[in-house]
Amino acid sequence: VVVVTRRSATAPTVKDVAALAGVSPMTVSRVVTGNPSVGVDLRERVLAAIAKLGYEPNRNASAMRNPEGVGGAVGLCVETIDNPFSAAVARGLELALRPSGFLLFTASSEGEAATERDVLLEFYRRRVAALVVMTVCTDHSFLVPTVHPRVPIVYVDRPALLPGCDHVTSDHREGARRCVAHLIDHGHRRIGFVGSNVTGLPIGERLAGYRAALTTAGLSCSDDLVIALPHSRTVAEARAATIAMLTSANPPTAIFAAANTDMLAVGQALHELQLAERVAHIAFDDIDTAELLTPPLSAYTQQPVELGRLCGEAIIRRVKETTASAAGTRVLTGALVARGSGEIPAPPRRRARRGPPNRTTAS
Amino acid sequence: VVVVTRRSATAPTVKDVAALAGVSPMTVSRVVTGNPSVGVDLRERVLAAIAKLGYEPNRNASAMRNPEGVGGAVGLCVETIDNPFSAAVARGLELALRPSGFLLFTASSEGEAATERDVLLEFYRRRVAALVVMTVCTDHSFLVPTVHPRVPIVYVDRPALLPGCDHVTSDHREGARRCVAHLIDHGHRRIGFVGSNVTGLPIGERLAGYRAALTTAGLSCSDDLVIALPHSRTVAEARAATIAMLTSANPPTAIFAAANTDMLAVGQALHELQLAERVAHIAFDDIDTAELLTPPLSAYTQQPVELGRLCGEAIIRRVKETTASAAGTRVLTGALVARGSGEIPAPPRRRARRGPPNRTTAS
DNA sequence: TTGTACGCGTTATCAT
DNA sequence: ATGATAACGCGTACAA
Repeated sequence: VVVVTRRSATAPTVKDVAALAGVSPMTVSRVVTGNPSVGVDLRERVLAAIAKLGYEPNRNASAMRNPEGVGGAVGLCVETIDNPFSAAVARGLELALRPSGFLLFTASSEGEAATERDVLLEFYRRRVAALVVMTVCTDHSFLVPTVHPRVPIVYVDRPALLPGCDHVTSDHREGARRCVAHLIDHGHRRIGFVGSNVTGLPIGERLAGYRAALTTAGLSCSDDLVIALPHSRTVAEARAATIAMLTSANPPTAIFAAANTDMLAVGQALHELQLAERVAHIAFDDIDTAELLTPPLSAYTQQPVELGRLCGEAIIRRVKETTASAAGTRVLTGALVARGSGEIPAPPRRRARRGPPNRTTAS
Repeated sequence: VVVVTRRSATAPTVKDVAALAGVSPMTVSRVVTGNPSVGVDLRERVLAAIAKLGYEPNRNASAMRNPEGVGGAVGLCVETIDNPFSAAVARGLELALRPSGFLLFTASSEGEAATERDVLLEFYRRRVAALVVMTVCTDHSFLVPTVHPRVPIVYVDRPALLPGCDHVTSDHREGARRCVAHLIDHGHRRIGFVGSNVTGLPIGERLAGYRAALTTAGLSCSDDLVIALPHSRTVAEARAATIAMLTSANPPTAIFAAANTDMLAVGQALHELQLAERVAHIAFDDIDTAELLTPPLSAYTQQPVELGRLCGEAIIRRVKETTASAAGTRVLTGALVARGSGEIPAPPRRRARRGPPNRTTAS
């Protein structure tokens, strides 16, 4: 059975309701917004007309006349919404925003600065009440003075590119440092890095933390142990690079993955080479099957939902405040959860200096 | 250094630009919309004023005056946006919608029908061009006639609750049947089900598929092998129930997990009981670490991004069409990917009829 | 080519 | 307690 439903061109308006109820549009508006100064009889007639027509107020129109009222929205721009970390941030944001009636626009920048630019401007054109961005840019001056400071911007898990903006982030550098120090504590001296090459961003801070840990331990940072790919890297690319590193002449005995997708790549590479139980590995950011892996994955866990929630709270504060207050920075400290993969000891030092490296040394 | 930035109360409007450029608002509008009939000199003055003021058009106002023009948005309601499946659908939707300039509202129903209702109505109040919903309701009559048929609704991965609506879904029942038949093919006769108890929804169809497979094979469906939890189940709840089932007097030798979160629960339960290599298990919907698990996870893989993309395409079609066409249903067939966990053979049949079951029989 | 008048749906303001 | 008027920011329709 083929069902064809015709869509009526226009949604009913206050005017339609008013006509049907035999009152003025103003009275309808009062009923809808819950203004008490409406007689019982009229109110009932209006409500009946609303029900009969299936009237729902047009929030866009309301917001136009009364910008501070209902109908607000917030725009969220992340790299890709289907990254578990980003999705969790979106969820936290939604949870914080819902009680206040804000709706959430979400969009992905695909790791492209130009796309992020388009998205943020488009959000602004929709006159969102605030923006939340996990930026892939290093410079947001194109938002000044159009978007900033007209609309509050909250930077999440990345640097705050503009002054006076709220900032909610993980402790990238310190977390990375702790991960790598953890590997060093387990005897490793050749530790690989798999992550992003972006500098100036906290994601880049993870590389800095990696280097800091090595330096502190008196170890050198050889470039051949650092896989720093573009922001738009795919898992397949990172995996290929990791495999190359692991099969090189002088491979690392441990790997630090700077993000959840990088850990996926490292996990696949190790699995493919059957090295998962030999090469220590630890990830920045947890994954939900961490405990089920062999060995169970050690990770520096973030609190992405909480990050999102804090962004939402910052927005509520900004929107409510009458006089601008100082921008706040919240840094959420993660926790190093040792489950096994990060505690694989380094293989005994090779005595012989010559001869090809071989991987059959370990137990 | 504390930076306090004042937000200017009002964004500039065409009027402001017009005043600065010394032209009429209409000329500004023409320049902004790219209307060619504007003199070069005026155009330049206008563009200069736009740049100086940081003007961006207000899409809400545009849309009000010109509903068919730019400024459209689509609302997506899923259970929780941080479910990988839902997030992937959102991504596909976004990819399909972006070229047409639609923005995407996302919201989570939390598995609550009442919340879904609120969300959909709020979307409608924002006058979205279309709705996409992974519904948890069994009845959408509350949308009639207010929302339906005024706004196109696309049902995704769930039943189409309203006539005349587009429908994009996986083959829940057949996929589930194939998973369970696969387990039966490997000798299993006691197969557990972990999933949702909702009836009337395709998610419920997965339970139906499970039953169909058993019936076809001449096996009985004992209730003690079916864990059917409410839609709002947590992973912890499902895990606890699975552990109870696995430690019962007569446990299953194989388990079918009806959704990705259920697989997480089953995986944790099996891992905790050290049964992951003994009890066969297979999931509806893949997870990204499937290959890294021990044993690698067999799954009936969906194409969530593609589902979202098809929803987007359906919307574009609806919005463009002048005369309503018949509603379409697209069913995406999944693929059973055998990686190991689903091919664990059933333990040899016990000869003795008495005595407690023991799990040390298997190799 | 440029400007004027009006309306989109709603509500603040003032009047009755 | 109720209604009339105007305005939010923009664009269509028409006039100049």
